[in-house]
Amino acid sequence: MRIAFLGTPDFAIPSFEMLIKEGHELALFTNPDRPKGRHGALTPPPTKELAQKHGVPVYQFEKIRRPEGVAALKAFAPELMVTAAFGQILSQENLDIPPLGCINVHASLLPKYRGAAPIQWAIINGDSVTGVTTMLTEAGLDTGPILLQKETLIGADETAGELFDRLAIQGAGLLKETLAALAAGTLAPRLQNEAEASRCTMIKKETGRVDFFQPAQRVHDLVRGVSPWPGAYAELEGESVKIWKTRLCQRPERGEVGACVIADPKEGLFVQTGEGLIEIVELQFPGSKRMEAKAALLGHPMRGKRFA
RNA sequence: CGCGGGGUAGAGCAGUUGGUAGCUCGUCGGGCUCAUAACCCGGAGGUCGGGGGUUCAAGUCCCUCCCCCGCAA
Repeated sequence: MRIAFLGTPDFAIPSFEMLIKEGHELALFTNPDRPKGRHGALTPPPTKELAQKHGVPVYQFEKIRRPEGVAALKAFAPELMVTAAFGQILSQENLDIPPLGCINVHASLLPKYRGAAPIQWAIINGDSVTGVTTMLTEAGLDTGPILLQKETLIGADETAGELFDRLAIQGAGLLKETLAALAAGTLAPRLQNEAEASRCTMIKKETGRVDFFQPAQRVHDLVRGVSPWPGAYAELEGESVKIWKTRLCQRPERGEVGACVIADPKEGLFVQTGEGLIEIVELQFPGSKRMEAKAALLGHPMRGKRFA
């Protein structure tokens, strides 16, 4: 089939790769290269690199809604459009181009978690189940009729990065099933239940700020949910310390909220939260690398210090 | 050349105005103990990121290159 694939980041890779393997006639529409990293080197989106590797034509637009984007899309004349974490909102004019419409792969069980960062928010909110959904794209934000869904359990210590990888692969699998059903004419789109709908906002740097007044479980969920990006952090004596990995524990000791109640290279680092202690397993001081808390304690005495 | 922090023993850090390179943990050996991740004694392990320079003498000062990281984008 002649398919226009619209996707930008890593999440889109397995789906895109699947379409390539299936031998579809593809074109990639994605964001422009962006400055990245410390030196601001212009970096192509992951999907672009994959496209080039397989000789798939690439079109990059800041806004595909604009006339140039619409024109390029029309010129390619796709039968079907597929989006996965595209990061741009499509106009009705865009959506009207392919006769078969547009299918989106979304990393949540819609209508829950419409929007930009469903994976992170599912973990931050402490959910134990999430999944992937394929849907018909409408002009609204993730509001279109649902085609297929697949659930998955969220591990108690799973990070957003880990879940991201799993859902990206499941998304590709679900997309494949969806296309098969489309070909067989067995798709049965069903409208989303607006009463159950929820929207999530984008994750900002500040989302990663740890509030130790929350219960240990909430702190743990936040740390998992923002790992590896943007990463959780807290202030320790004026420095911003990143908190990469935590573990729930049943220690009876108590101290002031945020205080390093136990800080021993052999036992580990335990901080008082609003409810129970939490063990910080991996952290990172500014200018330094990410490391085991037990290792960090060898050169950074933390007993009695307090996170804010 | 956006701002800044850093590369010292296997790991995490310290190293004062240049003057024989230290600490904690680990590791190896020995001891104590019913026993131990505890305690005591002892040992091994470092061309101080690379190159150049100043100096009687450079981890420390100057120049240069490489690599890592935080912030900002």
